[in-house]
Amino acid sequence: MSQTRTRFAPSPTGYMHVGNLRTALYTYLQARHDGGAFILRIEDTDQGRYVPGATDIIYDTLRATGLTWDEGPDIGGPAGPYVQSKRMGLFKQYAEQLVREGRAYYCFCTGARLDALHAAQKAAGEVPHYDGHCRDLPADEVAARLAAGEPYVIRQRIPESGTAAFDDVVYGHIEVDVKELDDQILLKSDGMPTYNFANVVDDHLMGITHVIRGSEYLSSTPKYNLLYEAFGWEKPTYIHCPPVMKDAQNKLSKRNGDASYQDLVARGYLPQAVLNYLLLLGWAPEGEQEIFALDEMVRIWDPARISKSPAIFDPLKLRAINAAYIRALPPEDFRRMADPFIDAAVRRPIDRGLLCQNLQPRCEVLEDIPPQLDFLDAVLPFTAELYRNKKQKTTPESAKTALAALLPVLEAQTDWRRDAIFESCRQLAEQLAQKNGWLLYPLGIALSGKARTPGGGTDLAAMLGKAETLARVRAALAAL
RNA sequence: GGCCCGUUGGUCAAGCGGUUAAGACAGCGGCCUCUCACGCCGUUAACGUGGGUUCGAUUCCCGCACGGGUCACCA
Repeated sequence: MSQTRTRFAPSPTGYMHVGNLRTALYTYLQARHDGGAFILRIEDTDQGRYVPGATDIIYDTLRATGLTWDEGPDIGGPAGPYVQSKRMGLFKQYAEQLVREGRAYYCFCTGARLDALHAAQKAAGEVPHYDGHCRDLPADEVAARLAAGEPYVIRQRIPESGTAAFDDVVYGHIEVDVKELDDQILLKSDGMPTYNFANVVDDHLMGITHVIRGSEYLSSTPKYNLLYEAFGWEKPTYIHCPPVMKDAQNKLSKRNGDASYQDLVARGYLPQAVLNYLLLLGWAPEGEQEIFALDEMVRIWDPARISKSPAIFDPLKLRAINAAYIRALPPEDFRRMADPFIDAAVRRPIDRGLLCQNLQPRCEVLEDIPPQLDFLDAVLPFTAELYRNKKQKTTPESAKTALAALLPVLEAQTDWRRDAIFESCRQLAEQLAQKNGWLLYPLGIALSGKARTPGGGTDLAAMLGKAETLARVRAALAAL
């Protein structure tokens, strides 16, 4: 068996669909698991959809997620070029080779004839298909029409009878009657190959051993296989993946916010977390572990464990996995990633180290940060009822007592580090024979005006600084 | 519509003839605690349906239902 070679062949559409990224991941894992090569081929022949910078998005995404390629447009390789538009000249000869061998034929049918044919078939309740009009034209007629410069396409000659079969690692043995297959066009009238044809030829020329793609190609794979046979080329191992769904009946599409990798990252999902989630979407490891670094994924990869049924993309599970990654981040890394989100929400200079320490366990996605910080710059409206808390045994009245007792202690506090402030407060609570919460819950409310904050009362005090803390406590006292 | 594929809790899923049918997320309850979180503990919840085969079917076969895919000079 030759060395494994896999390829990821995205179209530069300007964004990376998470379903495509999952395919890239599986393709990468297959290559790395086997110690083979992972190839990047850009399929840019859809000229109408050319988007500037789109190729960079592909590069950036693969780099950010660590899916490094061994051959590709930017680094070259022995099977180049790796941009499909630069390979266009190479297909005609292969199509002609098939014609010489009787496995394909010239077809001069006009678009108008085909439209009428398909319309008639449809009207008759049949499936539209090519009727073989040019399938058996006499050789001299073909030669004459070609010489006359008549436009033509080249069609694949599907056998008259029998079955076409292939084996898929995920779906098993699949067999169809060749009567179900149409004499598909290989080479268009402009001399360019159709996607299906270009794919087969490119994959062969690039030595691709494992074709990993979405299950929407399951139906056309028998025709692919017939082409490999017609050429006498070694067939690849097929690994088809189920689609990623939005719900039970709709695929996850560009319209759904969660479909775009870039959007997820912009919102504060970590590339590795997204990748980890995608690994698990339609594939299951043997054990119970769910969090894997890329090198672990490579080690445990087994394409036979890809599931056959469509998988619904679950944003909540993604959040949970992202949360696990955020919690596992070294504090300095979290700080670096959180900074832009903090910048967006607060201008007041505060102790960011302390803030981040409090934020890290409180956000599942970085975009959770700004809403938690709205009280730092602005003073939220006073609400007496916030001071009522059954569990802490506090009421607006008790809070007033607590804050009044707290104020002189805070005024006298010189060491403004969180632990020092807390220690002073704890001692005060002890003197008053009250629970810490009775004393400090009101402090948190007074400093934030919110029932939920990233940190307790003394954390907020430390973050805000002494002057602001005293001012807010006095204001609360006056309002109560 | 023809053909192909699929169907285990709300979601991702393990299972590959005999199991108390895993685990994770979500939900719910609790513990911890200066709020909320984190963490920890516990808990609710599933084999689409009808026939077979078998001593025994979630597992094998057939039908049905439901869902997806595919039937272009698109990729």
